[in-house]
Order: sequence, then C-alpha cells, then structure tokens
Amino acid sequence: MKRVRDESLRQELMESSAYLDQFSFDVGSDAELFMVPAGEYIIKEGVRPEYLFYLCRGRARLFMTLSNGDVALIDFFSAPCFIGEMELISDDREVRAVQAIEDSYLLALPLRRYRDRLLNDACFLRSLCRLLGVKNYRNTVTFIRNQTFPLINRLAAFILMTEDQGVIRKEYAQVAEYFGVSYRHLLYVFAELVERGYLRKEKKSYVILDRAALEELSRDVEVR
Amino acid sequence: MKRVRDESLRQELMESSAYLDQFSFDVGSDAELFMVPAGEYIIKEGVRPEYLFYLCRGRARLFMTLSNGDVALIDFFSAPCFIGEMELISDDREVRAVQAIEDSYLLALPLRRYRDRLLNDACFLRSLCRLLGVKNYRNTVTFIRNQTFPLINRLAAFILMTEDQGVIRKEYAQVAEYFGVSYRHLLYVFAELVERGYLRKEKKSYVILDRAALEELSRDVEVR
DNA sequence: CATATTTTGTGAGATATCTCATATAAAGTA
DNA sequence: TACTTTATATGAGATATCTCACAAAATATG
Repeated sequence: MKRVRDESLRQELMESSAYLDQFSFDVGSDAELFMVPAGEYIIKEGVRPEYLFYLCRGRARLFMTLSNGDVALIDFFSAPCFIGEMELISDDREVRAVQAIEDSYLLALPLRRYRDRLLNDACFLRSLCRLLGVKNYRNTVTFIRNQTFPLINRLAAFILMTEDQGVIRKEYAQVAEYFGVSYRHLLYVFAELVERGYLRKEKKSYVILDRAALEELSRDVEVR
Repeated sequence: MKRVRDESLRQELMESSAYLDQFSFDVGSDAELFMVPAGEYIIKEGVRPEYLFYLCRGRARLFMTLSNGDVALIDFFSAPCFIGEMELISDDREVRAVQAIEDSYLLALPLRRYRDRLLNDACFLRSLCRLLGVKNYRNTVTFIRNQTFPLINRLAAFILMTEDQGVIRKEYAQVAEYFGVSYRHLLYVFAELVERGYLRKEKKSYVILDRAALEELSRDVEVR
C-alpha cells in the first residue's frame, strides 16, 4: 500500500466516485490517496485499520478464516464502496482480511481524527446504510442463486455478461472460486456446454456458438 | 395484523427490546403496537409499508419471488430487529414479503410523520448500520456454511443447539427449508445419524444417544 | 537454455443432494 | 364419523458436485 501524492489524480478520483457526497462536512483536504497493487492486502486479518477506506477504483475481496483453517472467500467489492466501515461501526467485531484483486485506488480518512464526526454525521450514516443494504441485498441474491441453480445456468449468465466479442478467456481457477465450486467441476460444465454445441473451445478460450441457447439457460437465474 | 391496545404490554415490550434506545428523540408516545399471528404477512410483496416496524417479540421470514415463479426464502428475522428499514432507506427498492413464523409483536412508527426525522437521526442511523452489518455478517456466515459443509455437519450443530433434554422434535419441513435442502434429503441425513448410532428414532422425535459424536461433527461448522 | 513453479486439463470414483412417485399417519373440518 | 388436508416416511433413479491423483502446457527463474 503506497501513498500516492498526485493531487490531480486525487481530485479526479474524489470526483468520479462521488466521494465528497458521502459526508456532510468537507473531507477533501484530509483524505489521503493510496494505491494497493493486485494481490496485496488492504486490511490484514486481525489488524484494526486506522483509516476508513473508500475504494474509488479497482476491485477487492474479503476473506475469512474458518476454524478448520480453511480460508473462505466471502465477498467481492467493486468501486465505489467503503472498506473498513464495519470496524468503524462496531468495534467489537473480528477484523477480516481484504485483498485487492486489481490495482486499486483508495481514499482514506484517518479514524483517529474523524471517528466521532463520522458516527454523528447523518449524511454519512445514511449513505452507509444504503450501501450496506445494497450489499446485503446483492449478497443475498447471490446466495439464493448459488443455492437454487446449478452451475450450468449461472455459468451461462456469467459468460453472457463477461464475453468479449463472443470470446471468453479467463483465469478459470478464479472463476471457480467466484462460483464457489471446484475447478474440476467448472471444467466439467464448460465441457458440457461444448458437448451441447453452445461453445467451441479454442486453446484456452471458449467461443460462443449458440447465444440463444445460453440465454435460455441463463433466463432462470434472473431474480428480478 | 391487529392493533393491540394494551398499554402495559406496549411499555413492557418497548423496554425489553430496548426500542427507545434506537432513536435520539422520544418515539414512546407514537409507536403503535401490533400483533401478527403466525403465518400472516407483516409486509406484502410489492406493497410499500406505511410503518417502520420493529420486531420486539417473535420471528419472521423474508421471501422473494424469482422470475421463474418460485418463491425463495431469503432471510430469517428474530427479535429484536427492524423490518421495513430498507424501504425507508432506499425508496426505489422492490418490496419483499415478510411473514411471521410465530405470533409476533411489532412496534410500528408511522413513516408519514417520522420519515424525515429518522433519516436525519444519527442515533437511529447508527444503530441501523450496526444491525445491517450484523445481519449481513450473519447471512454471510450462513451462506459460507451452506456452501462449505454438507448437511450432516450443519444438522449436528443444529441438533445440539435446539435439543430439549436430549430430544429433537420439530416440523421437519421447516427444518429442511431452513437449511435450504429438500425434505427428502433431510430425512436421509437423519436416517444416517440413526444408522451411525448417534440418534434413536422415537415416533416423530429423535433422541440423542451419542452427544460426543454430534459435537465432533459440528465442530467444523463453527466459523469463529 | 534448463529447471522449477504455476496453471490448465483429464479420469475415476465417491458423496451430496434432487425429483418424483407413492404410502401412511395425524390433524383439522364438514 | 367420514372426508380432506397436512405432515411424515420411504424407495428408486438421476444429477450436481467433490476429492484425489496425475499429466500436459505455460510461465517464471536461475
């Protein structure tokens, strides 16, 4: 995590992510800009952060260590969103690890000086409620989907959402993780789609052959 | 949903559920008490509620209709918690159905008169943030559990948590729903526990024979 | 360039879970 | 009481998904 001292970039990011709108007082002068390269941790497990972060560009994910030692991926964040807000709101909570997936830019407000003001700012609290609500809703929808539909439907939807000119090329290990299934199973399902003639495999990519069929498969997954 | 005009009960419930602590102004005189019998809806799908509810006694569940017409159970609420708070915070959201599972008591604040005040009350917003955070966290943990552990482990934990003098007697259809598995599968897993000698079946109940074995099974499920 | 490491791909066999059909028992109701 | 509905129970057969072991390809590193 590196402090970025590029004032014009800082201004630009504050603007494009509507950062200042999240507060009723002006945090423009005290928000520091940080860059976290892909793979690095924004918050380390168990280490209470000193800042309230706002992810203004990039993506991150949240982990949790289970009692059996396994590490579970529990949420994805994409900009814009707060990070470390739960630690601000309830200070008794275990601190979970948050890791950048892409190179990410974060606006950071020092808690030491701002904590009290934040906890009394209706504007900030309101937008936090809204964001938490949205996050919760999105998670719930994802949970339901995972529980309700087999991978083949979810994968079809994913393919249509992330294809680039009819081509899918991804880190499949990450895709498997994203869906919460084993890598092996993901490949089985890709193979099934190829088998059915909906996709063609080409080196490490898959090419869409029958978009209508994929749409049919993904139709169910929509939750409105 | 019936208005309950029992002033002493209303006072008692306000007290036992710390209702008044959720606001910085006094809502004591305007909060109405309602009773919703088990099975009845507190909020109907698509019908924007006129109150901010606070479940002070009882349990409820939240549904969502999928695009294919299926109805998915997406969350359980137990007292104390707000109901209808998302509709207050972001008024663009689809309204989901909330149904009482047990006879439930709700304190209700008319939104028409209180909306603005609530949205500007840091005390209320703070506790809402906290509750949303907790709810989200709990959901996430449940989700991870469902995804990570087979039913036999989760069921063992459930049995130990809900047994009464070593006896389990439940509406199994609801238990299946709670775990997000089919009724059939739930019975298979109960049968497996009997087969292994951890439980004994007695009419419609199961009796714990080997608590240590159940503890062993449920050990993994803890997420810290 | 050669070797080590990571990512990708495949097979085999097991387990978890589902759907559907059907039967019985229990509980509510005319 | 007879009838209807709801909860409980079980079998059969299918599907979704996992684990593990291993092979091949790609990428990084000395």
